[in-house]
Amino acid sequence: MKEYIEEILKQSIKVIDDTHEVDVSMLKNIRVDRTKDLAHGDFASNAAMVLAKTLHKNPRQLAQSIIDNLPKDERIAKVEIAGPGFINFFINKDYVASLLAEMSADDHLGVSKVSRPQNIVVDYSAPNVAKEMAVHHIRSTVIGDAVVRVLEFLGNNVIRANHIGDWGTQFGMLIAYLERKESEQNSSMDLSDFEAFYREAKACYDADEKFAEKARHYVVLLQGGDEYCQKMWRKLVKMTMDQNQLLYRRLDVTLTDKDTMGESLYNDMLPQIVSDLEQKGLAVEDQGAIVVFLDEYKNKEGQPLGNIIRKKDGGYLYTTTDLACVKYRIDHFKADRILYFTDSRQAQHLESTWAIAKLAGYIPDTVSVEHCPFGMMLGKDGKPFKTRSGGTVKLRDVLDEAESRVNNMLEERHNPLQGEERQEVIHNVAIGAVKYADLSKNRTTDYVFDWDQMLSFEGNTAPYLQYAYSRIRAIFRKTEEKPGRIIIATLAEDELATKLQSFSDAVYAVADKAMPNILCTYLYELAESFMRFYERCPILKSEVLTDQRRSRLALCELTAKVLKQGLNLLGINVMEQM
RNA sequence: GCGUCCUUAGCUCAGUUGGAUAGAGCAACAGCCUUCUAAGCUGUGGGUCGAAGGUUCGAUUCCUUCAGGACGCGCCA
Repeated sequence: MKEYIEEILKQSIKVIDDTHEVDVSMLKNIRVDRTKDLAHGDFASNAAMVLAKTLHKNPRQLAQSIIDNLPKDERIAKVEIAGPGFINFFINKDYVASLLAEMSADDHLGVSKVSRPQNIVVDYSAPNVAKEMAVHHIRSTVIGDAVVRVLEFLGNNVIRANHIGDWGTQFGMLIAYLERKESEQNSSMDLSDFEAFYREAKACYDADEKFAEKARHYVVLLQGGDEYCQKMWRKLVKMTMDQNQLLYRRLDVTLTDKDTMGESLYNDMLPQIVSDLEQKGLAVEDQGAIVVFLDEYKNKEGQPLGNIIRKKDGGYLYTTTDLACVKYRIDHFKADRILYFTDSRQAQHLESTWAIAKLAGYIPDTVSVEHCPFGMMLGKDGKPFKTRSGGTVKLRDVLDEAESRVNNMLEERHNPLQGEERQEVIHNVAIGAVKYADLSKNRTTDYVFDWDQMLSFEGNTAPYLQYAYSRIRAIFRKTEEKPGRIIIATLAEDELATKLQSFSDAVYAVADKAMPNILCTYLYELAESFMRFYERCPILKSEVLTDQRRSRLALCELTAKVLKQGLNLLGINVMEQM
């Protein structure tokens, strides 16, 4: 419908513009958008205001001439001029109802698949080996996973890339410490506490010179492919990822073992990258190191920024790894688009790395590489978020707390659900609330972590959306009647119907901008419209006519479908009862 | 010093190719459960959109300057 209105507007403008003063660039500025307020109709265009100056006419008069030249169409009930010169289109309600019927019959709910599916690599989560996932990991993990689901829903081929921190000099120390722990007789070592493991390993390294020497030796052996060190290293990786996998499952995150592509994966490519860049004249030797200088970035002295790709001792750095990584993703996965969900501090590093990759020809112009940044998590005091003892807050602890709060709430309300059903509600509400608290934000700046806010169950939260769904399901449990033809009779029905129509727009916006908060806002507004409709329009009441009852059931049914699908795209479950 | 991102209600945040009266949630206050689930609904109060200029018919949005904050800037990642 939007495209159709754009088309007839252009036709009309062509007729009015007899002196051909309107050029293509002006037509580009003309927009047709869904209105935010029903009083302004369903669609609005700024056409008259854009053209007024060029055509030397008053915008409202111009709007009138444009309207006079529009073709008659029974799908459009009314066209009005409003405010400074907006042209508002009111769509025939019967036509809207027929569109909703089509949407309801479609198992994709009117969201068409992309015409040309892309290979899209999504880099997200990225925990570190031998460290437990902390609450701040939720950002990358949950937002990345929602975008993955949306991109797949639209028919793209998505490659999940969990770029775990599984390489670096710290592994010498960790292997040496693991060896020590394993050799101790009472093998009751609790390696699930990685924080303690890492801390103790570091303590040994700092205090014990023999230990430190061994650790440094193990680094060299590991990088040289020594079998024993490789085995110990793999053990560390597996222990960590086994534990992370439990968390992913608990969080309903779609990452699996096969998506793990850590930093170590690119090791073998690094010498090749360096020599290639040298050959292409991009990298030069500087004080023993191999460096790529970029003119567009400056360092502290105002000189071109040097990106070291090989240290003077022959070691490689994360720029080298990320160069290999982006090249691999394009060569091996034939990526058309690559999304990186990492924190905003990496912005400049990634930008300069990709600048080098473009110069080297690793990233063709046809491939879009995008950084989707977010800020750090702060405490209420505005300082980096830590526990009272100075450690990080474990993600696991946040989820435990969330479930315990939901459980308390169920008890307070004397919720009758028992057994498995009750556990399911506790899980879905708790996980939903935690995920939604993060998904609904759009912040590149730092943001504040607050237990009460993250674990809120009222207002703009996942439980509110889940509750709207459960309310609808309750209605269908109480009637045998089937949904019928939609009749939009009241304002509340009109608002709900209008909101239902723009589901597809919201899904596409998330895919384009990699911002799931757009879908959160949409679903919240949909649920809000539904709640109003629910309060104002009785459905199963005896005084309601059959046609009206069946129409309202149809609106309920479609709302439930959209809520369920929309929440599913966010990685949040719905329940029949809660 | 250079660069990036940011500053919207008491608090936490939406507002993204410039559009109509700047919106939510929480908190505060006043109502609504013998009626489809009150995790809900209705209403009230709360704003110089960091400041000042500029561009525009129109600026929270774009440009400039300034103030404040966070982050980054050669051998960690």
